[in-house]
Amino acid sequence: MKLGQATIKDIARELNVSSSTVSRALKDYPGISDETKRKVKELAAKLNYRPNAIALSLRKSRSFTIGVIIPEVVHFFFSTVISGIEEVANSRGYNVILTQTNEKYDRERSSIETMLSNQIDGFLVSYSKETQDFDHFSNLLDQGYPIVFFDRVPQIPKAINVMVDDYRGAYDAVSHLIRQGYKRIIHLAGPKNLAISKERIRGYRDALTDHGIEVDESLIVECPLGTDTESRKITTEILKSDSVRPDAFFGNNDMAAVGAMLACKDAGLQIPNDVGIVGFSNWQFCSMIDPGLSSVAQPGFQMGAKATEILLDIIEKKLDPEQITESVTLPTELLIRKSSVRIKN
Amino acid sequence: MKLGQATIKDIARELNVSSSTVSRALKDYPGISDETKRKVKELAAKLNYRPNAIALSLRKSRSFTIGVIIPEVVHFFFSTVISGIEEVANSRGYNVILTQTNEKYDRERSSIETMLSNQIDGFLVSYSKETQDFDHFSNLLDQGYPIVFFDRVPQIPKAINVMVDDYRGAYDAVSHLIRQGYKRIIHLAGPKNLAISKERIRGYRDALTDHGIEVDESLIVECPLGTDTESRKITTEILKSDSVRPDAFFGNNDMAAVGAMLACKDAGLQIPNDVGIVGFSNWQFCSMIDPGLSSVAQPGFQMGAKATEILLDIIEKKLDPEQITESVTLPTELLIRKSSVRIKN
DNA sequence: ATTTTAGTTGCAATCGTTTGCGTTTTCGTT
DNA sequence: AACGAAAACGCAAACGATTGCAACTAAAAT
Repeated sequence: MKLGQATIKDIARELNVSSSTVSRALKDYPGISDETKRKVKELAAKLNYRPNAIALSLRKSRSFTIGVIIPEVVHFFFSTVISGIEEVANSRGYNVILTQTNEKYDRERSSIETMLSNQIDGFLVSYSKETQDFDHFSNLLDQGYPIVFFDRVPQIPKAINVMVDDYRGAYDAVSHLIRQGYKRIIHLAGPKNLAISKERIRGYRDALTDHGIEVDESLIVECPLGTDTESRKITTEILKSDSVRPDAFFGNNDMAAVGAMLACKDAGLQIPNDVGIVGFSNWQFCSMIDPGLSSVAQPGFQMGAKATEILLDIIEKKLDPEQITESVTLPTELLIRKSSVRIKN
Repeated sequence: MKLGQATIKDIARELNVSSSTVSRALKDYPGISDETKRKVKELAAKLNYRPNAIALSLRKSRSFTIGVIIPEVVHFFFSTVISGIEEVANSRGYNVILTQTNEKYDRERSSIETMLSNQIDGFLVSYSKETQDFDHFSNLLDQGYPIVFFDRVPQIPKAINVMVDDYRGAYDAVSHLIRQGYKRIIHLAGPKNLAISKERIRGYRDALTDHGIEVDESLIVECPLGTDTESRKITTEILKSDSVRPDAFFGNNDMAAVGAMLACKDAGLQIPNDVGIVGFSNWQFCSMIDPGLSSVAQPGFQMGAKATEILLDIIEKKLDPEQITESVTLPTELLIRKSSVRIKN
């Protein structure tokens, strides 16, 4: 079995020195003769010595591990964020322990508990759709635990937030649609308790008014699930109703946009000539579907990387959390594909 | 700061009892008076006591943490596997520490090192494309560390492998194409050092011969990257060449299949009437594109869940690794969509 | 009154590593 | 030969929890 992992004591015994000496020799501390250092290192290599990180954590009350709490892993955007987190954490010598909440408030809380038990050095959090109050996070902050929120960020004191410019992204997308001549633009919106949904709605509104179009509240339709199936159904309903037909859809996410696209095709409408569509997130499939789906790209990898950098800087006291007063906002980029560009004739 | 996390000692001091008593009281050990238990538990609750998992790990030489080594997180299939791993690990009280290798052999090795340092209880591994020799895994197995491989599995002694029935999946897909009347079927194959690629090629071959079609080696085209861009380019080349035009594509993965689809559309070919296409993995976008992409569904979630169950059973000695002699193979399912069903007229 | 016995609790070692401080050894100097 | 200083190393406590064993108390049995 996996017994026999050599420890400092083993080396010490074999060499007839104390553990202290071995420890210091391995770390090249002053006050140890070169001869001893050589012998210790040699034996360590021979025995394939590996420091016990657990013992170290206990001693130092630091685990060199950060905890990531995320709604779901199976989600293109979040997976890119994780990738960014992983890269930075790894390169700076930290481990990443991951839990997904599946959008459940209870799991969010219990994840925090187990992570605390595991003496996590800090948290990286994107909260669940179910979460309505943020006391569990506020408590952590009050106790001095470093937390950096990303994407889905709470409005609570002392929180450090990394997000993308949802407002600008939405604003750009809708402005683009207007410039293409679309006038009756539906917004397939996200759950209204998420700040990101609100920001995108705000961007939608402002783009319309800034271009002299009055906002028709009935054109803002909530798609709480954000799946293609849901929005396909909703869109089909809309197209069937006897009100004036919309001529464009701006989705809170790409899935919603695709659902709308499919519903429009079902209804025999031509995209982009009859209906223009823009999504949000720029999932991989945007470039794979026909017509290509215009979308607002969110820099997921950078977001994960940035959030992790800030977190680790705080943990390592290179950064004082008090000094960070405003959120970090990463730019979005509107990628224009065929779904929203009217073909001239 | 985050000082002041209460320990057993704190409770002991406050109550004028020993740490042993507190420890036992909290765990409802016999030999502690009800009175003491009550007082201890009360104070523990009041102080918001949380056992220090690190200290426990050190004592027990067990961390209740499993390490997951995966090529990349940003990959639909792998993310579903992670999700399955997370679910099972979580429900059984284990943490998951995650690293991605980005398909690099070196990172695979260093990941193993840090995980060993962190005293993880077992490994869940899908190895990288770069990995050619498996000594680093064999060594671990020899030392008695529990490892369960999934999806990309090595052919080494004592390895426990969980995989999907790649052979059957490919066989079914190609048989389906043949039954639809497609005759000249190209296989956009994966890297040949991966067993999964080989199995899919074998399925492709057998399906052809079983249906009386001779295998034309030139129709097996390797797409090492497995991206849509790559296969689009390769497919375009094929269609341009002056050999007989193929009438179907079977992709080693969905990206490759989509690339072929786009190339065919570029070339003005009708899908499915001129060309049939089937992919592998059943990524989310398969149902979102037009025409819907037929694909072989791999049960990623189940794979992650199953692999984790086996690993934890071994860790908890409910299962003897010696007894597992053959790989666990999960069934695939061919999902037929429009891309491979010829429209009758 | 003495011994049992059951019921409670404490001592101390342990897991592997680090580190302040004290001790020993070595060597140069006078 | 004797002293001092520098160099090299060891002791022991600490991190937080667990646990075999011993110890203590009080009530019951003899």
